[in-house]
Amino acid sequence: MNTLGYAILGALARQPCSGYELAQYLEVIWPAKHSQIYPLLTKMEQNELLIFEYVEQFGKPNKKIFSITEKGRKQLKDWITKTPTHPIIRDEFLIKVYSIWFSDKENAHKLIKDRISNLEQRTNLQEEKISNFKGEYGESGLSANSKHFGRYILYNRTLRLQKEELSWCKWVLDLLQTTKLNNFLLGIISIKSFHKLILETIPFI
Amino acid sequence: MNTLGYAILGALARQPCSGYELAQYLEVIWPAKHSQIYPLLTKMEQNELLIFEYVEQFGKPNKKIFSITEKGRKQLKDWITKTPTHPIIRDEFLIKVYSIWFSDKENAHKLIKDRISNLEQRTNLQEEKISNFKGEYGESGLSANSKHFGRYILYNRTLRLQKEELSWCKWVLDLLQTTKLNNFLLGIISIKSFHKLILETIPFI
DNA sequence: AGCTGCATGTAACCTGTTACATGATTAT
DNA sequence: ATAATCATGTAACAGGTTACATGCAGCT
Repeated sequence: MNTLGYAILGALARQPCSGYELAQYLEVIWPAKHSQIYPLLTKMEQNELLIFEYVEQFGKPNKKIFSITEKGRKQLKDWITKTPTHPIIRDEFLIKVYSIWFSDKENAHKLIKDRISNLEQRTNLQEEKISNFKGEYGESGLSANSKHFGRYILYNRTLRLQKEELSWCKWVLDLLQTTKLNNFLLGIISIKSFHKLILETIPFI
Repeated sequence: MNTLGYAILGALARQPCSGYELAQYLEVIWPAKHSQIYPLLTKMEQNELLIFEYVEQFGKPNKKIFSITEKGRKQLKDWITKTPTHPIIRDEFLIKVYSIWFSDKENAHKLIKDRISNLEQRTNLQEEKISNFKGEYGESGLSANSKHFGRYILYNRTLRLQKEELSWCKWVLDLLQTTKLNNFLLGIISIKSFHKLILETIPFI
């Protein structure tokens, strides 16, 4: 079975839920579209790692509630003890940063500034999530015995990494600014762009 | 064209190189196997984004040195200004952390400790890379005008994020430890595991 | 004698995304 | 009116990995 399958087992070990709900829960740990989840659920059910109950609803589409079986639980437990494979990160932003010299100063500036506002938004959301979590589960959720402990520490991990990247972005912005000033002092920048530069670097005049 | 194509353009804009070298350079920004790179290079060459020169070698296999064309440069420049898509992270470790409650304490401990030693190794490598970089390019490489600026700031980004995750891991380890002690104080843990616990938590006795 | 690095390429396969398909309810 | 939420599923396609294939040089 593939990694997505184990992510599904991990979520269902916590509590039974529908494929639709799974798609939402998995977003944090292993994002997947419903078109990938539904067929896999069927396959895992055939392999007796899961069972499902058909639930009829009124005013909403009917649904299947999946639960993990003993066999599934065993397979998950075995998998958890194995050392994880290396993480894979695919982030277009990194390619653009890598090529930052190739672009002009304004674009470089914009690239970083956009990332900053994006990160600020996401850190706010993440902080909200954490305070909601604390409100819902209180002290008991923060203990390593809790079912929710894993989720809690992952939220914190995400927040920390986002904040660190934010701080890095600001460092980069500073470097871009410094280079501009150096260029000016070294006289590399022509008199023509003098006014523009002054306006950019000393906006309070 | 797909994102890998732009990563290739970004690398070739810096300097011409072979597919083999590309595979190594790209590891930092967009990892890809050679089996994915070679066919794409052929396709991009047909689309006139690249040209190549056949270089015969002695004692080594012959190679193709690819360079970016004016058309390729233009396409890259256009792409850079567009806002990047959301990053995708796939890390089995996160699934295992999410399921940490499901595993026993020893496994939980091991999961985090292994990550710590892994991160420590990688931060050392990263620091080495950065000092090598500084040795090679000096102050000029650290300026935003430099071709190598992008790579330099990315190295720093990776290092910062690794260090932050390391610090998070230690925080988690602490939480796991605290819970163990709490359990002990609350008398949840049986007398049977008393010796084992003492030996684990107070190793200096 | 066997492994690693250099260097390119193809084929089969698995993983993941986009688009198509349906349909009631509720909020804007 | 129109969009979003709930809910499941399939088909076609794009992206990415593993394995197969070749071959010399240098190191252990």
